[in-house]
Amino acid sequence: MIANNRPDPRLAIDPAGLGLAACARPFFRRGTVAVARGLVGAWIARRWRGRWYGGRIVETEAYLGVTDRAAHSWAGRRTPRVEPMYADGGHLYVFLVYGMHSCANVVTRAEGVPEAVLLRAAEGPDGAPVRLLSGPGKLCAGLGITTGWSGRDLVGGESVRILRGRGRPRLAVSRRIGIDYAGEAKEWPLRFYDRDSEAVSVRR
DNA sequence: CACATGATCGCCT
DNA sequence: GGCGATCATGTGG
Repeated sequence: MIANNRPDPRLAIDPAGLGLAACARPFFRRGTVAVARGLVGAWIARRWRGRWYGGRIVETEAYLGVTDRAAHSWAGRRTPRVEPMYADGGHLYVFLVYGMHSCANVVTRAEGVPEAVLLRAAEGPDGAPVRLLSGPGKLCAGLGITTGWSGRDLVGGESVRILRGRGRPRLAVSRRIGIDYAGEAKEWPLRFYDRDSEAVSVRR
């Protein structure tokens, strides 16, 4: 099996040097749409062998739990895979799609409320190819995040964190990508992205 | 540029 | 047994 846990070296960052503070629990316990909007412009950072690697998030999607046909927790589904979605806000939910790509989500709201925000794209630091992380599978591959990371705490841990960005990006809103099976929910405007970023995964 | 396809496997029916 | 919160590559216009 391919357990590529190694981040791309071009994504090395220094969180202290960037002056970015980690998001705390209350940030993630808010409404899922608010978190999805707030994560655009924030950074995801993960540590590997004592160094930090990360990117600035430029595209997210909200998944609204039991009433959202596109969500894995739709209708209260609760399997071992989805279990981390039921955790307290501020945990990671990572799943495998199409048998080969990992997708990372930030769990929102209180424990027992299975909602989350999919991280669809990010920009690496200066020196990294602009589109290295432009897509949910590429984001995980670039940072070396696999399904083994599902359930990890994003708050106060030593391996993954979300860092507050500086400044507010200009946001654009659209329907979510790749969920045409979701009935009415496929029309919901739950995708948020930085309209000035070249790293957004799907352009119109 | 716009599709079309294959890869590959966990989860649901 | 079918299909997916994807991606890279290939074909054709």
